[in-house]
Amino acid sequence: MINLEELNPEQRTAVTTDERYVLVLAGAGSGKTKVLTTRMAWLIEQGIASPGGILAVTFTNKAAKEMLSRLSLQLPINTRAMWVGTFHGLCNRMLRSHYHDARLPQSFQIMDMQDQLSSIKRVLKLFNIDTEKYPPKEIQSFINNAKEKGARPSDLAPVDPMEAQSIELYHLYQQQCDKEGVVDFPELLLRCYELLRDHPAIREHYQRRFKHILIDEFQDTNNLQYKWLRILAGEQNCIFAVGDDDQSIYSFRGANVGNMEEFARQYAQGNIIRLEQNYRSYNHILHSANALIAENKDRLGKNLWTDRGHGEPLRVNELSTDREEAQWILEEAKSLINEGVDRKEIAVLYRSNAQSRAIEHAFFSAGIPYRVYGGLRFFERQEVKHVLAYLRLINNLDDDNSFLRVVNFPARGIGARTLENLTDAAQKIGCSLALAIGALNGASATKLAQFVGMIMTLKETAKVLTLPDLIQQVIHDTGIETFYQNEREGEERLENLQELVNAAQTFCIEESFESSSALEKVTIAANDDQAFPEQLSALDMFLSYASLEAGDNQAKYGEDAVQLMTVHAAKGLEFKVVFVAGLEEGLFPHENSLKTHGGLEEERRLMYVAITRAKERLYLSGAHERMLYGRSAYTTRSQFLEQIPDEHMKWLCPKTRSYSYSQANRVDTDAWQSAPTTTRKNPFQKGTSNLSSMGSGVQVKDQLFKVGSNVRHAKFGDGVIINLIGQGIEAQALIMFKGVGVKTLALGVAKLEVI
DNA sequence: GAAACGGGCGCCGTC
DNA sequence: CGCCCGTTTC
Repeated sequence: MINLEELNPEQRTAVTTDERYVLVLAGAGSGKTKVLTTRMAWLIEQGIASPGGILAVTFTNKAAKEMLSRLSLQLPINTRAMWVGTFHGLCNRMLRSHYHDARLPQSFQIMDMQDQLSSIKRVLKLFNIDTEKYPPKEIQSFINNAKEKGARPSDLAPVDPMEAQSIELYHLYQQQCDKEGVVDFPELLLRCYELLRDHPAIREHYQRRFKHILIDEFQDTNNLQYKWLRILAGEQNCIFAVGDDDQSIYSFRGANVGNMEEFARQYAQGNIIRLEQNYRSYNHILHSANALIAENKDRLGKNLWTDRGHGEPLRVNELSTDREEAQWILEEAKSLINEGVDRKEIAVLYRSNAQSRAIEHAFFSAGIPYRVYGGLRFFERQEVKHVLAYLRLINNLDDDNSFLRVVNFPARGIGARTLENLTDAAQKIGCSLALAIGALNGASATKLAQFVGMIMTLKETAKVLTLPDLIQQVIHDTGIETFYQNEREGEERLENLQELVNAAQTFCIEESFESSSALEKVTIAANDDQAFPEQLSALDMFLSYASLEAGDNQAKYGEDAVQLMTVHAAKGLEFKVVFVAGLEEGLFPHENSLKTHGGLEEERRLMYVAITRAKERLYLSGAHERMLYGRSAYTTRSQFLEQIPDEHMKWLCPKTRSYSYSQANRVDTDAWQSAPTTTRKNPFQKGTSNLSSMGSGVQVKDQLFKVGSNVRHAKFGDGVIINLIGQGIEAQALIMFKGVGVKTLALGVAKLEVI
C-alpha cells in the first residue's frame, strides 16, 4: 500500500500527476528515487498501468536493482515482468528478441571499450593505415561520437581528407563488426533505434506496450538515447523524466544537458516540478554546494534547502605531499571509526583513478579495510577476459577479437606469422578467422585445427553442462588452469577464475537457469510479451551480463569497508562522512577539461556532486606537491576552494601556503612490502573429462584421417579436420570447410578425399 | 615461436 | 612510475 503522506507536496504532485510529459528537476538528496518508485507503484495500484506496461531507464544497473527492490516493498507484484534497466541493457534485450530484423546473429557478442579498441587496431593494420596519423583512440572516439549522434558513415560529410579517411575507417570497422557478429556499446543503442525506426510492426508493438516511460538521470542522456525515447513514446505515451542539470557530468561520453531544456520547452512546458528540499545534508554542506554551483551560468535554476540544521563546517586541509594527504585522511578516518562510525559510511573521493594508489597505500599499511571502486574491474581482469573469450567463441565462432585473444593463450605454438597468413586467407575468402583455417596447410594449420577442434568440442560439451560446469571445464580443458598453476603469482588469478564460476552459479540461480544446459535456449520467464518471446541461453545471458554489468562492482554483502572511488563513480550515492582529495588546479578541476568548451563548468558540477554526497561531515584536502608520471610536481590550490564561502569552512592549516609542513608519523613502508600474501591451495578439482580424441588419427578405407588433415568433399569443398570422435568405420569427424563452417561427417559414409 | 628486454609515452571520467 | 609495444636473443 502506498503512503502518500510520507511525501512532501512537490513529491506528491510528481507521483500523482496525470500530465503526459513531466520533467522533475530533482536536486541532490531530494528523494528522487523515492519519487520514481512511488510513481511506478502509484501507476500500478491505480490501475493506470500494468507492470508490463512500464519502461523505466536508469543510469546504472545498480540503480535499476534498487528501484525494483524498493518497488516490491511497496507493492506485491511480479517485478520480473517489468522493463527496468539501463539504456544499454534494455536495447540489448530488445535486440535479442529481434536479432533477425536487426541483422544480427542470434548469439551476437558485446564488446567493451577495450575490445572495441583492439578491433579498431586490427582494421588499421589490415588496411595499412599509419597509426601515427590516425591514432586508434581518436578513431574510436570519432566512431563513438558519430554513433551517439545516430550517424552511419553514409550520413557523414567530410570537411577535409583527414575526416574522409576517418569516415572510411568507421565504414571498414563497421563491416568488420557485422562480419564478426559483434556490437560495441553505442551500436547497441543505434541498432535498436534503427530497428524501431525501420520496422513499423515492431515499433508499434512496443509503443502499444509501454504506455509509461520513466527516465532517471535525464541530464546524462545523449542525443541518440533521447531519439530512442521519443520513438518509443510515439504519439500517445507518457514520459516522466527526472534529472538535475547541476549534476550533468558525462558530456565526455556524449551526454547532452540540452536534452533537458529541449524536453522542457517542446514537451513538458508548464509541467516542470522542482524538488528542492534536501533530506541528506546539513546546511554548511548544502550551502557550500549551492554557493559553488551558483558560479555556473545557464542553469535551469533551483536552490536546495534543508531543515536539518547547520551541522559542522567543512574541514579543509592542505598537506605537503600526496602521501601525507593520504596519511592524514587515514588518521581522520581511523579516529572516526574509533568513535563508532561504520567504515562503509566513510568515502574517499578523488578526481582521477591514479590518486587511489597513495590512499590505498595508507589504508593498506594501517590494516583498515577498504574497497576501491572502478579502476580494474572484475570482468576486465585479463584471466577473466581470457575465459570469457573462450565462452564467446563457443557461442559465436566468428568473433575474431576473442579468437585472437586466446588462439595462442595459453601458448600453443601459434605465432604472429601464422596469424598473419590466417588473416590474409580470411580476408580473401571474406570469412572469419576460424572459418579460414581450412585454407591453410602445414604444421601451423594442424595447430589451428586443434584449437578450433577444442572450441567445437567444448561447444558440444556446453549442450549438456550447466554454465558453471562449462566454465570449470573451459578453465581446465584449455590449459588455463595449468598455465596459472605454473605461473608465479598465478594463484590469485585462479582464485578470480573460481570467483567467475561462482558468479555464474549465482547468476544461474537468480535467472532460473539451474536446470538448463549452458546452450539450451529458454524462453525468459521475465518476459510476459507473447508476441516477441525472448529465446536465450544461460550463456547468452551471462555474456551480456559480463559486458554490461562489469561496472557495477558493488560492495560484497555486509562488507564494512571504507569506500574509495572517483567522484563520477559516487554519483547517486551518499555517505555520512566524505573526503574529497586532490583539490588542486589541474587535477580538480582537471587541466584537460579546461581545454574544452564548458569544461570548467562541468568540473564544477562534478565538485557539486562530490560535496552533496556528504550527509554529516565533509573534508576537503589537497597537497602542495604531488607525484605525477613518476615525478614530483608542485601544485596550486584549486579555485573551487576559493569559491566556497569561508563561513562554511574550518581550515586545519594556515590558509597561506607554506611548504614547510611535515608529518611526524610517516607511512611504514615495510608493512606495505611485507603484506601477507595469500597462499591457498588450488581451488580446482582435477580430472574433469576431456571429450576430444586427439590421438594418432583414424584409419578408414585406406585413408588415414588426422586432426589437421586437409580433406576435400564434393559438396562442401576443401576443409580441415578439427576433431575426430570414435574409432574405425563408426568414426565421425568435425571438419571446418573453407568459408562454409563446421560440419560433422561420418567417415565411413561421407566421400572424403585426403589432400 | 617464446621469453626477456628496453624505449616511449600516458592518467580524466565510463555505460 | 607502469603499461604497451617493438626488438632482440635463444
